[in-house]
Amino acid sequence: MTYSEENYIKVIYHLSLVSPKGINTNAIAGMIESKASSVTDMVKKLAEKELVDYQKYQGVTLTQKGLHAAKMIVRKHRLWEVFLVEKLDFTWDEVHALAEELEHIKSEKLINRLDEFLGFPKEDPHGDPIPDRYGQMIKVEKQLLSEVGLNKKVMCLGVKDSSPSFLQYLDKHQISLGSEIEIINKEAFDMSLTILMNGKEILISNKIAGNLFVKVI
Amino acid sequence: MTYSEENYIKVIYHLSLVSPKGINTNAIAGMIESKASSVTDMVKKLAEKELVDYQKYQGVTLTQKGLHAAKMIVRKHRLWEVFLVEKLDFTWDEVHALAEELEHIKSEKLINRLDEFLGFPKEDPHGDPIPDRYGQMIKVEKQLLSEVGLNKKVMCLGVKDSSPSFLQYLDKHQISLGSEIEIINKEAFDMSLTILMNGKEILISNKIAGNLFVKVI
DNA sequence: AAATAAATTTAGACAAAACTAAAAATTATT
DNA sequence: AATAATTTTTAGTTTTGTCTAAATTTATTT
Ligand SMILES: [Mn+2]
Ligand SMILES: [Mn+2]
Ligand SMILES: [Mn+2]
Ligand SMILES: [Mn+2]
Repeated sequence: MTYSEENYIKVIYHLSLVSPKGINTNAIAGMIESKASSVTDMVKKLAEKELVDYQKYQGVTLTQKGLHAAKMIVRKHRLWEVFLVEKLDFTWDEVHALAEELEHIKSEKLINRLDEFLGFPKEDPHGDPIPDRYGQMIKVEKQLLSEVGLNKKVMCLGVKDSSPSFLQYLDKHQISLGSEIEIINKEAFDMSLTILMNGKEILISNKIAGNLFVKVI
Repeated sequence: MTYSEENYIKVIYHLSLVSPKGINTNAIAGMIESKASSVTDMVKKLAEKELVDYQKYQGVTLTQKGLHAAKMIVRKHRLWEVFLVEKLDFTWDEVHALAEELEHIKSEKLINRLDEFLGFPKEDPHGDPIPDRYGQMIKVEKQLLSEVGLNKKVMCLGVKDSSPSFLQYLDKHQISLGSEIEIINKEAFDMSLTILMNGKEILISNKIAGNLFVKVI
C-alpha cells in the first residue's frame, strides 16, 4: 500500500464511523483535500486491491481487509502521538501533523515494540482509543458536551476535533482530559454554555461544546 | 525536498567521503539501485535546486547547502537507529532498513527532541558518528582490521558495511563494538587472518577484516 | 592518431497521483 | 413526469520519478 492509498483508507474508515452507509466521493474529497475526480480514480484502485467495495455512483465501503488495514494505520497514528507526548514532551496540539507522517512507516514489529515501550496505552492524547495488534479497542461511553442537560456534572474525556486551534483554545481555558465541568446555564438563542470549572465560571460557544466529549459523573 | 531527492543527496554524501572528486553517475546509480539515465535526470533537478554542482560528463559535488542537507538526513538516520536499539530493543542488524524510512520524517523539532531523549549520543549502533544540529560530528581515528600489522592488539570501533548478513556474522562470532582482538597470523595467499578474541582463536577472511573498523590499543 | 570501449546524456515512454473540463447519472424540485 | 440541480464519472493533461534504447562524449588501446 502506498502513502496515498493509506490516507484514503484511513479517511474512509473515519467517515464510516459516522455514517455506516456507502461513503460518497465528495465526502472523501473534502477530507483528503483533493477533487472528486481524483477520488474516483483512487477508489477504483482500492477496489481492484479488494480494500473497498465499490459500485459506480453508489459510494464505497471498506472490506474486512480494508477495515483491518485502516485500523492498523489508526493504531500507528495514535501510538506515535502517545510517544511524542509522553516521551518527547510534545503538546497535544503539535502531534497530529507529525503522526500523519509517522503512521506510514511500514513495520509491524516496530509498532508492536513501540506499543510495549509505551506500556500498551489504551487511548491517545486526544482521548481516542488505540486499536491493539488485532484491531480491538476499548469503547468508552461518551457524549458531546453540547448534548448534556443543564446542571449536570461531567468529566472531559476527549475531543472530536484535534486541530491545533481548538486544542490551544482548551489549553488557554485550562480544560484538559479529566477536567470536571458543571453546566450552569444554556443560552436558548445561540446554545452557548456557562460552565463551572475549578470554581470559576466561563462562557463557551456551542461550537466548542460540540467538539468536547464528556461523560456525566 | 522529496523522499527521492533526499536519498540521492545522502548517497552523494556517502560517496563524497570516500572520493572527494566529482561523483560519477554510475556510482550513484549503483548505490541507489537505479539506472544511470535516471541519475542524470535527478542530478539536473538537484543542480536546479542548488544542492549540487554539476557539469555534464564531469560528475557531481555537493554544494554547502547540499552538504548540510545530507548531514541532516544522516543525523536523522543514525538517531533513529539509536532509538530503535536503545529503547525498542532492536538488534543492530535490523535497524538500518527501518532508519532508511524514518530518516525522511520532516521535523527539526522532532529530531532535536529525540536527540535529547537519547542523551545526545555521539555514535550510532554501527560506530558511525552522529552529526549534531549544526552538522558537527566527532572524528574517531579508526582503520580497517585488514590494514593492521601482525601481533597488534586492537579494539573494534565500527563496521564499514552494515548489511544484516555481515552484522549477523559478527554476532555469531561474538564480535561487537568494544571487542578486543589480537592478530595472530596473516595468510599471505588470501590475506585471511587468525585472530585471538576472549582467549579463542578464530579465522576470518580478508573480506570480513576489510569491513571492520578498529583502533590499535 | 585512430579505433575501440566505456561512461554519460538525450529522447521517448510509462505508471502513479493529482488536476480541469465535459459528459453522464442520480437526486431534488416544480 | 419533466426539468433543474447536484453528484459522480470520464477524458485528456500534468508532474515526478523511473525505464529502455539510441546518440554522444570521454577514456583507453592499439
Ligand atoms: Mn497520513
Ligand atoms: Mn489523536
Ligand atoms: Mn531513505
Ligand atoms: Mn548506522
